[in-house]
Amino acid sequence: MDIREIAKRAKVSTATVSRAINRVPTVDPQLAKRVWKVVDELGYYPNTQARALVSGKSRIFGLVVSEITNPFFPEIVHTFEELAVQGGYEILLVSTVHDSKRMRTSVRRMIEQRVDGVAVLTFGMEELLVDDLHLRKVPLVFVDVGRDVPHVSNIRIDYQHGIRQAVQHVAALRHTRIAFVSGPLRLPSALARKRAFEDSMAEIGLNVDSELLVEQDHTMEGGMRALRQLIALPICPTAVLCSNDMTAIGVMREAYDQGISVPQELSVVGFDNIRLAEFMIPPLTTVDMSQTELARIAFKALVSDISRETPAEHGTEYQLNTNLVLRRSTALAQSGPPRHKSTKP
Amino acid sequence: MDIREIAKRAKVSTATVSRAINRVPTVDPQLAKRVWKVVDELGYYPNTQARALVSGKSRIFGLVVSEITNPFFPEIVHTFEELAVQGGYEILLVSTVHDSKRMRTSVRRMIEQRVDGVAVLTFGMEELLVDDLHLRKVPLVFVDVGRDVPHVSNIRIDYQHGIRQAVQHVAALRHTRIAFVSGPLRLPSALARKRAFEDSMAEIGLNVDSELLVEQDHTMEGGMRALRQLIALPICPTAVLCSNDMTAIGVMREAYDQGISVPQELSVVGFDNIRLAEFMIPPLTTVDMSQTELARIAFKALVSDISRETPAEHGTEYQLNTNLVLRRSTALAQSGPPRHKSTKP
DNA sequence: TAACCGTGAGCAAACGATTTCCCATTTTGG
DNA sequence: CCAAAATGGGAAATCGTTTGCTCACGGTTA
Repeated sequence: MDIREIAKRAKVSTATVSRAINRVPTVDPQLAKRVWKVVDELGYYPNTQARALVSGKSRIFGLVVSEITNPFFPEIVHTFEELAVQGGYEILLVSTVHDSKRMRTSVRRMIEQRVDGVAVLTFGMEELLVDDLHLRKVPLVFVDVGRDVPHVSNIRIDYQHGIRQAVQHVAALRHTRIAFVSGPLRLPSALARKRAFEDSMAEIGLNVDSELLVEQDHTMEGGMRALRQLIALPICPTAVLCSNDMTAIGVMREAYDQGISVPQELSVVGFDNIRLAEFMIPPLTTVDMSQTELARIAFKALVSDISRETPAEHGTEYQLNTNLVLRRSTALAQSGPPRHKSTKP
Repeated sequence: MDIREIAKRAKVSTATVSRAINRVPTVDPQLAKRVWKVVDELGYYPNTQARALVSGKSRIFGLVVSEITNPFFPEIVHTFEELAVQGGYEILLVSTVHDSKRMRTSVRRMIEQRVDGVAVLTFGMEELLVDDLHLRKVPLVFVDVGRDVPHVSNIRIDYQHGIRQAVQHVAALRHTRIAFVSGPLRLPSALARKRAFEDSMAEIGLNVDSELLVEQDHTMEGGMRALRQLIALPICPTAVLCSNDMTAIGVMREAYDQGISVPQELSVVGFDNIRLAEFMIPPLTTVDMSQTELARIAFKALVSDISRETPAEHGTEYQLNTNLVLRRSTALAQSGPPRHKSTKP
C-alpha cells in the first residue's frame, strides 16, 4: 500500500496526501481530514526508504561502542537511545569491534545506510577511522581522538583529574606501594589513564616500581591475572588502582579466592563507575566518568552538527571530567612492614 | 556521487555498473574490471536506500530488548550482532521499553524503516505487540508469547527444568525455609518463574509460606529491599532463590550490609547466569538460561522465516532449556533452630 | 468590469538504485 | 555460407516519496 492508494481513495493527488501527512499548513483542513481518515482506516504508514531517498536524511544515528558486554557501554547506549527516541531518531548499533578491520567495515556500512551522524564511543580505535569517515560529510563525534581533525567533534576526557584524586586518596591512607593495572596500552585511552597515574604518583613524590605496573585487557579475567601476578611479587602492593571497573572486579574476585580481604589487607580502586560498582562486595571506590553525560554530549554534538548547515571548519571540542567517588574498597594501609611473601608466617 | 557517474566514467550503462557491482556473472570480465576500477578510484558505494526501495529488502533486523542496562541483554545483543554482521545485516536497536506505548511506537518505527525482521526479546511486553505486528508480514520472533499466533515464531523457555534443580539443590542442603524473590508478576516470564518455584517446592513436599514470596522488580535495589523485608520476618529464611541475577546480586549486597555471611548464614541462588555471576563474591550459584543460545535461536528463526518465501501458517516453535550451575553462594543450612529474630543473642 | 493577487491543489520531475525487455552482436549448426 | 540460437549490454520503467512549478479559482481593488 502506497501513497497513491491513499490519494486515489481520498480523491486527491499524491502531493496533497504527502502534504497532509507532513502537516504542511497550506493544505485545507477539510482535505487533510479526509486524507487522515483514509490513512487511519488503511493503517498506512509512509515508506521511510523512499522518504530518505528524496530528503537525503535517514533520521538514523550510528552508534559505535567497543564492547557492549562491558557494562560501561550499555549505560551509554541507554542514554543515547533515550535522547534518540525523543528526537525522533533511530539508532543503528555496532559493538564488538575487536579489530580495526571489522570496525572499518561496520562503520562503512553505516555510512552506506546513510546515517545522519555517527558517534564513535570506543576508546581506542578512533584513529583508524577518522580518515575513512570525515571525507564523507557525515557529522561525527569521537572520544579522545588525538589529533585535531577538521569537521569532527571530539569529547576530551580529563583522566588526570579523577586519577589524581584516587592516588591522593590512597596515599592519604598511608599506602606507598601502589600498583596500577592498565588496559591494553595500544589504546590511547588506556595509555592516558596510566600516564595520569604515573604523573599523579610523581607529583606526590611516590615512585612507581615498574613491577607494580601491569598491563591487562580491561576484563575481569584480566583483573584476576593481574592480582595473581602482583601477589607473586617479593613485596606485594597494599593498594591497586585499576584502569576500569571490570578489572577492579576481577582483582577483588581474585583477592577473595586468595583469602586476601578487601579493604583490610588490600585497597582496590576502579575507574568508570559503572552502576555495578556500588553493588560489589565491598562497594567499589572508583573514579566516575559519567556515562550518561558522555552519551548526552555525543548526542548533542551530532544534533548541533546537523542543524548547522555549513559544517564547521574545526569540529567542536567538548570536555568531560572525572571524579573520585569513595566507597568501601579502600582503607588505611596496615601498619607494620608491608606483607612480604617470604616473611609471611 | 551515484551510479550514473560511474557509468559515465567507465563508459558503460548504469545497468552494467549495477550488474558488475552485484557480481552478475553474465557481465564481461573486461567490463567488470573497468567498472570496479572506477568504483575503487572514486570510493563509490551504492545508496542503500535506493537499493532497499527497489528490492523491498533493507537488510536490517530490528532487535528489541527490555533494558539494555541489565547485563543479561547486552550478551544477547552481542551474539545477535555477531550473527548479523556475518549475514550482512545491520541491527536497529530498541531498548528501554518500560511502558507499552513507548514500545509500540518503537516497533512501529522499525516497521516503517522496513526492517526485514524483528526479534522481540523482552520477557513480558510481547502480548501487546503481537496484534500490531503480525499484520504486516514482517517475520517476527518472540519469547514466550502465551497464545499461538499465526506467522510468528516463538521461543519457549523451560523455566521449570532449571528451577526445579535449584530447589532440589537447596533442599538437599537441608534448607526448608526457602524464600523466592520474584520479578513483577504482571510479566509472564516472571510469573512463570515463580510458578516453577512453587511447583518444585510442592513436588518435594515443602510448603511455601506466603511471606517468603516477595515480589520485586528484577533490579539490584529490588534485591536489597527484598532481603530487608525477609530478615524482618519472625523466622528468617535460610535460603533465597531469585528470579534473576540482578536481584540475587542485590540480595547478597544487602546481606553484606547486614553482616549476614553468604553462604554460611544464607544461601542465595540467582537466575539467568549472566557473566558477572561468576565474578560475584561469593560466585553466584544460578540457573543458566543461555543468552547466546537465545540470540542464536532468534536470529536463525528470522533468517529461516525470510528464506521461506511463503510464510508458514503457524510460526515455528523453538525451545530453550535452563540448567542449574553450582558455584559458591549456597551451603549446608546451619544446624540447630533457624535463626530467629527475637531469639538472636 | 477588468486586471490583479493570494491561495491551495495537482502535474511531473527528481532521488539512486535494480530489473525487464529488447536489440545488436557472436557463435553455432546445418 | 547463411539462418538460428546464444550472449551481453543498453534504454527505460520502476520502487514510494517530496517538492518546484503551474494553474484554476475566488475575492479584492481600481
